[in-house]
Amino acid sequence: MYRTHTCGELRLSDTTKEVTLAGWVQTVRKFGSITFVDLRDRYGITQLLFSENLNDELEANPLGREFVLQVKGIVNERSNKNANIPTGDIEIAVNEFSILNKSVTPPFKIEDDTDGGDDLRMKYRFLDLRRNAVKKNLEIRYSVNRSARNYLHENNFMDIETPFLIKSTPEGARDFVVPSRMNAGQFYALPQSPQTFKQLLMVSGYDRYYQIVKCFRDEDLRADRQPEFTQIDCEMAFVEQEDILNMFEGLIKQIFKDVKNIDYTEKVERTTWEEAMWMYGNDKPDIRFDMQLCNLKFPQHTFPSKENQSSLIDGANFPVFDSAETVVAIAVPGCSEYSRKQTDELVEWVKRPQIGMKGLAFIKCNADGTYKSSIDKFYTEEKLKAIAAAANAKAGDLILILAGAEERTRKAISDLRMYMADKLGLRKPGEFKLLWVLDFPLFEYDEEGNRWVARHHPFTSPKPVQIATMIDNNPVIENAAKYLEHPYASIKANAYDMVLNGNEIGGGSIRIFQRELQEKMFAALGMDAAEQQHKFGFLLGAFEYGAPPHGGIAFGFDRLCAILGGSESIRDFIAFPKNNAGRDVMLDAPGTIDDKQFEELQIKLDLKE
RNA sequence: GGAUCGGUAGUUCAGUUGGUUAGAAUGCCGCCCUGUCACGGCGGAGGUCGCGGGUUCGAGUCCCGUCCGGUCCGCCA
Repeated sequence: MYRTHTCGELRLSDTTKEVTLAGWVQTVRKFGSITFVDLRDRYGITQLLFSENLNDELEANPLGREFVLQVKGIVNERSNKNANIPTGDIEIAVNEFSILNKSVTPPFKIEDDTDGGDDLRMKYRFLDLRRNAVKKNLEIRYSVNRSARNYLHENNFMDIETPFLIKSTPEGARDFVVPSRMNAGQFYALPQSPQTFKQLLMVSGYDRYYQIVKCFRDEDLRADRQPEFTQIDCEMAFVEQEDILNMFEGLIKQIFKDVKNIDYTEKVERTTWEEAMWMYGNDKPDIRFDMQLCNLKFPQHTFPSKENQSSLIDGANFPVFDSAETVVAIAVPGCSEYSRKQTDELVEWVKRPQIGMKGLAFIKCNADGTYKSSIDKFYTEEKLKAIAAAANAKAGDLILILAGAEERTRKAISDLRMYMADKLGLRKPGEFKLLWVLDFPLFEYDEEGNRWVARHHPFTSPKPVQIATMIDNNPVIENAAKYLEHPYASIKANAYDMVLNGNEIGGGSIRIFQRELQEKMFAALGMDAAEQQHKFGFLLGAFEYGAPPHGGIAFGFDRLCAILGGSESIRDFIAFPKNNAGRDVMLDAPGTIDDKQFEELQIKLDLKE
């Protein structure tokens, strides 16, 4: 038997017991004739005491960091206790020891506060995983996994596996492809999601399906994006949007309870896509804090139901505002005392290429009721006061105003809002706030391809009243400039996103389940009958055999874990992640393959320049 | 595809307007130490300054190219 106990479980009540422990040597502290060793395993650290009688044996078999060590000894109460660790009241008086395996000196410290850089830790990820900090993250991941499975099981969902080797249907993201040896010249694709399979399962009558499943997308990476990632993928039959929202609010609330012990009892707020863009400039707003947008000027067709307030700023001969498509402001609480240096810094921030604005106007709403602004030359105190009122600014606030083209400006003010909130500590780490964003546009104009594409995916159903509009309109338009007037721009989807603290954690839709409508949807996206048949014939066919109404949702599992763990990067929550070039630096993958493998695949490599 | 920051000892970093033998901390090795737990003390070893080219009397430092890593934009139905 290698061990009777783990390194995390012995307490004062265990004193005088004879135990056998096995683990890794964390540190060796030699004190002349006695030696202390911290022995570590997954469960904790226990101090070992090697007394004088073992000195010769230690000299013959010296210990080093990360050696695998087995010891037999007696649990003793310590004379000097360590309150920092759970086993700090006891130590093991070692009688026998055995080095089960040696270790070379590790390239970085296996401690919470490691000296290893990211690159190095990824190269030696198997050592990095020994660290408590990384282990905690993987424990959170497992805990989220168990919580989700329990909840879905309790609610009659059935875990059904779907294939990884499927057919390439290059619609949205790029597919990863796998050559087929038995079908020379042909390729499988790895699934970007099990979307069509789960819909087929609905047709098959498995009315509540789930899977915690790997998905693959061959796109560029970010801190929160990996080429292979995990989704909690769910689908239900005989449901409408309301049923889905309720069921999966329940899922997230259960996860909050199980993983963070948070009782999320309040109602999950809901907003429409349009309202989110209007109030926050963002379809995944962080609503833990206010700082809502003041839309001084905007293109009417973007927000048909909203009233333009351009009279507040137009006509002052300030060319920047007069010529802008959109002028939008936020009132930053309590920042009216900002110095020239601080406001300059903000101006520089919005001018960075990632934000891309030409400049930033500000109005300081002084505590004494006066106003001081960067646009004093153009606007009277009276006007400034009116703008401040529109922006809901209080005395002591700093109003920041951006002007420019609608899309860019709205994104910039949203980024600025988040930046200021971070600065002011308004995005509190321990606070979690959910939001449903509803009524997304069904279509999106792809400027590059000069065509309409599905914003969510082509299986998303349109809002019922708008079906007719969609059917009757010509799917492809020639001139990109005209797209905003096109009827497609206003058609809404039966789709919903769940947003947590400004992150999209899940998204889904009520699907199309009639063949005719699905064909029209494909046609609207520019797919002719032959192409439809080739790419999605199996689905269209299935819809003819009694497809029930259905819908579903998929949660980004890695991202959810990261947010619950308080991290920006999902890599910390994946045991073996890839770097931002999609490489596994530990395996040094991807790599080349043998000539023999090429031969078997009947493929000749001929890389283009 | 683009922007930006970085690459110097095993590791994390410093290195001045270009100027003698490139430093610190930590880790590693040796000696001392009976209550440490970030142990302590003394001593020691350890460098292709990512790589290639250029400017210069002289390059870790300036210029060009390239490779690697981080972050972001585009992209991610």
